[in-house]
Amino acid sequence: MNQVPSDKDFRRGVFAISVAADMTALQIQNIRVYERRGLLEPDRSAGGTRLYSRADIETLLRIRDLLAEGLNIAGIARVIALEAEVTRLRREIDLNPPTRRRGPQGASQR
DNA sequence: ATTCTGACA
DNA sequence: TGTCAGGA
Repeated sequence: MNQVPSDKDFRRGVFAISVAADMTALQIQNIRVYERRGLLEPDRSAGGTRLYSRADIETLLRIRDLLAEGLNIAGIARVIALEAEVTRLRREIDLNPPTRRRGPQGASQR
């Protein structure tokens, strides 16, 4: 009936850590490490086992690729934060298109 | 068999 | 940053 995934669906934790490791080619232990470093906050079941959402998987893939590019954990945290910010700003612009203004000729725009 | 936390190199 | 020990 409804095959369009809602945003909530996207963020609902469903995958066990072993599945997440499979999907991302990351070690289970390291996935836990990235959480400890603040890059991730997966859901938990009643018993306390981690449940990873589709969004979490995306984040893990981002982490994997950025690590391969030589970034450290702190750098990756910055990238993730900035990407989230870009997404937020783009949505804001999309919802509320700003009026373009032109400053005085040759003047600094800051 | 799987996942958890905490310690440590 | 990543690995290992030990327990539920």
